[in-house]
Amino acid sequence: MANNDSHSGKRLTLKDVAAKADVSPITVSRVVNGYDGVRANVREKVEAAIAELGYIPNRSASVLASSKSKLIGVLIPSLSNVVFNDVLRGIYDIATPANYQVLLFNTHYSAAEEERAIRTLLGQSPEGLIITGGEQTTAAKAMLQASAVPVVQIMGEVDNPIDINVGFSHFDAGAAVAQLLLDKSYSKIGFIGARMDRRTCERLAGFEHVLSAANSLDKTRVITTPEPSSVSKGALLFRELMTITKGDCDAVFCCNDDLALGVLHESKKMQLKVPEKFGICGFNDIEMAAYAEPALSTVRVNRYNMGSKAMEVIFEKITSPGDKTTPIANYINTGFELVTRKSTR
Amino acid sequence: MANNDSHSGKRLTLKDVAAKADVSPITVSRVVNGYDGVRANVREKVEAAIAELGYIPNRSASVLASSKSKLIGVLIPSLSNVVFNDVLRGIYDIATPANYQVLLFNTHYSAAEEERAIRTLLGQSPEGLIITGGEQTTAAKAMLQASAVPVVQIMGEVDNPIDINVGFSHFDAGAAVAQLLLDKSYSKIGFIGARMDRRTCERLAGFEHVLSAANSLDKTRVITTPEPSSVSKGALLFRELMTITKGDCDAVFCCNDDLALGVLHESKKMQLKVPEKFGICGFNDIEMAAYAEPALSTVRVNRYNMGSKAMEVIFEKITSPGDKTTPIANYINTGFELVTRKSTR
DNA sequence: TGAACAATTGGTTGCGCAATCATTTTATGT
DNA sequence: ACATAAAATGATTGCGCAACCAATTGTTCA
Repeated sequence: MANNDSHSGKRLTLKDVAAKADVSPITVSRVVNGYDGVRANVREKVEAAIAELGYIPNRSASVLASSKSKLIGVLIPSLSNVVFNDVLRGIYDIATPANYQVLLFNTHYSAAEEERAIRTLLGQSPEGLIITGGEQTTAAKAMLQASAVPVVQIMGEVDNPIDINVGFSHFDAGAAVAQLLLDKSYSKIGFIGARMDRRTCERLAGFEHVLSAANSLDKTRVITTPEPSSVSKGALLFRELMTITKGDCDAVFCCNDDLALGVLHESKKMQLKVPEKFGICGFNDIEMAAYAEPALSTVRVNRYNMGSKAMEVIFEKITSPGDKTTPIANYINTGFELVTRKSTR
Repeated sequence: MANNDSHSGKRLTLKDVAAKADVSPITVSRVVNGYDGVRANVREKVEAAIAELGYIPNRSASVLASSKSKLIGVLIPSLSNVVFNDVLRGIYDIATPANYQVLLFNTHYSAAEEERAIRTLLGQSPEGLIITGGEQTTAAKAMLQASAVPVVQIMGEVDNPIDINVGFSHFDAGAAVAQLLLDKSYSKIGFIGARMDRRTCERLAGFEHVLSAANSLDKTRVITTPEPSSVSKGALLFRELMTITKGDCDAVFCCNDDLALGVLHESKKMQLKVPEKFGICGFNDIEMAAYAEPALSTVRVNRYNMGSKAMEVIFEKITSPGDKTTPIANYINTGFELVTRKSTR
């Protein structure tokens, strides 16, 4: 058991273990780092000493000496948004077994905070970075470029990827929803959006593109707020939509399921028949969507995959840094899928 | 702007900046770390050099030299559980402005994984640790004790806190729910639980304690699974409950709102009148609870507070390490609150 | 104007580890 | 048994920074 507090409070080092095991410090280092070239009896002796002293290697010293950090930096814009839970799970599930650590930063949808986080992160010699979207500041992009660290931009399709892009086209997804609603013979289709980050705007753009082509676009039916989304915000915005359009609206695409659930709730209070008189489509396919009454049509997205894929790509880059024979694709499309349930005809 | 890639790819150091600004490295260090005792003109000169070169300090070297890491380790058992989002937000909201980093580990409800994470974490000289619950292995507890790092155990009430405990009594919360249900004249009250970690078990224990005292406890009405909880699992377990009890059950306490939402959904399919014939109470008060139909009675918990309070306590400990005059309370009760809505009489 | 002091700046050193190369030990084959 | 190769182990050094103390510069007041 650990009893490293006995000697004057000084931190235990390789040297202490080496003295105990009667080998050189570097041999201890080799045991700790799992090198093969250590004879079994020596390794056992060292391991015994480590266990007895309760030695814990100093990562800072290790990183400084080897410039290998086993660290992956992850920047996400929000901790409240459930969407990132799944992404994070995907990241951790790949990173942790490979003995990599994840350093997570919340950028609060701010490019300035993001730049600060990148600067901090780059001071720790990360071996890879996973960042959300492509709206980094010029300075941030320059730092990333200069650092030569593998960078994966996730969630959306990015115009000029810094390095690699894992995500899907929100424009296409928005367009697909618009087409679905048109196909189901809705014609006065509105949009409700909150937060309005880049990806949400792209969803809206794709949506408007299709409606416009079908001559069904009326921008007064587009209700958005920069504030974060929630179920209650969905209800609120829906009331606004109905007021502004005087009820002249027969379907709505909500930029996420929370909002849609709020709309659904509110439409029941208004005694609007869903889906007959009014169609609702959400986005993300959170579990509750399937359990709403009526069950919510929505767009399913591979959130977990986005995270795990991003990590895998980083590992590929790390392991074969200069391998030009099998170049890594710089865009990996994780796709999306329309899920039609009972909230649309 | 940054153009640090020009010189032979070698990492920029304090020395490079010092040369450029024509001062000593240590002065640059002082500027970087925001010490007061640097004359304005010198500071500006140095800052200009930093900006021009795009210098980013090496954190490993800094930590090694100063043994100050500005690092807080956080161990949570699950990334899927939404509960931890709010806790994390609370932690980050306090830590980030203070320039502290958060290193997050997912222990997957495993004490062994937790021990591994603690070992890894302690190798990085964290200035504080936030861990979930009190079920650490003996070795883990010993390491923590020996490390002398402030440790906050969050979420539940812990028997022998390693250091500080921030949370509330799940036993009391479970008891309060049981009492509520009894007060509403339900008498055949069941329990549905998933995952069954320590805190869930305590909720159940409190619940059983009250029912037993009221002579209303029937353990066949307690349905649990070690698997993770979800809405669909709630529906599933509810069907099981109804089968096993042959419908002889008029209320249920679900160990979280997801499960309760599933029960609610299923009870509608069974045409059970809620709350007249059947009462449902959840736990956590997630946003959807208020928007369910009927709105879900549940227990509100200060998740965000648990996180922010934990961080605050750590900062107190860091800033006044030996201050024995104003000792920090070793248990901070964040409380809970019964929220009665329409799913109970 | 010049002490006397305070405020600022600099030099040296070591934090704990792994890379590199040198040395010793062991295995292999004849 | 011996040479040779191969494997295991060790000694030295530097990673980039901040602590510590010394040297310098600036400031204040008589």
